[in-house]
Amino acid sequence: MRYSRQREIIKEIVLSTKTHPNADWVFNEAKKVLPTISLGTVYRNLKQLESRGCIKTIFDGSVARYDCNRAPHNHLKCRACGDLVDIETLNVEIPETIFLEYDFKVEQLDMIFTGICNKH
Amino acid sequence: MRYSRQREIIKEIVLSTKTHPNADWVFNEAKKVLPTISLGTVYRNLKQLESRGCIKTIFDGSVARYDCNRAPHNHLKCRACGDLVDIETLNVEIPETIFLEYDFKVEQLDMIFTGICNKH
DNA sequence: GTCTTTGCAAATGATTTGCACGTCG
DNA sequence: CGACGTGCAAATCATTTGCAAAGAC
Repeated sequence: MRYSRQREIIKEIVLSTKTHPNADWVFNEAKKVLPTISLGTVYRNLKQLESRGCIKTIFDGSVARYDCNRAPHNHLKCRACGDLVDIETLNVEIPETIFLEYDFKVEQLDMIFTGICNKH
Repeated sequence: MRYSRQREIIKEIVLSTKTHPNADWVFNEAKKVLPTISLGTVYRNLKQLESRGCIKTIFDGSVARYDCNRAPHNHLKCRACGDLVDIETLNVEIPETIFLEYDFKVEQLDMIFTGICNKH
């Protein structure tokens, strides 16, 4: 993967916020630095950064949001304002029987707590 | 809410499968019974059935899928074939401190185990 | 008869892609 | 130079919506 100024800027933007922004927000931030950048470039680079493991994609309803937190963690989601906040990974007691029963090899567990945050 | 044959058929289709189909699959099934039904009607009715609590929407990536299982439950998702399977709700030990710290009122917890199912 | 629901087609919103040109190594 | 990356605009995909006609009660 070759160097590009666009990609560096996009990466810095995502790494600098904990708000799990969507592509459009990243695009608008990037334009402040590089006014001619295009939305297509933002999407292309977000996808590349994800495939390199620099960032993670979270689907929030039907919109993709990007997460710079590479440590395993879970999320709180406020249904009033849509804010998404990271929380530490919780310990889940998984009965062996479940995965024996389904013969399923678990690779990842995503947990999302939906509710109301302290601003409401 | 007034009776409509379209809605009855859509409801039966979703209630008759555990595969968590998307709108397009429901549309194609419905056409077998009612060849002139339109996709817009399918979307409208799925939304109404959800708001009445008959079915639930699950977002799978950015695509909506519909779930007829109204009991609380979690999901296994195979990343190879995309299949989504219901599992019983697991008991999660949630340290009080987390929600005190964030002052967050939890209403719902969604868990999804991603991995590889026994067909792969 | 009134109000809801439908089929159709056009509109929307998010994301992807083809292409000619620019840039990195 | 040659491959990769960019900006732009058009394409795509899932979903929603406006509208006139059909159906429920």
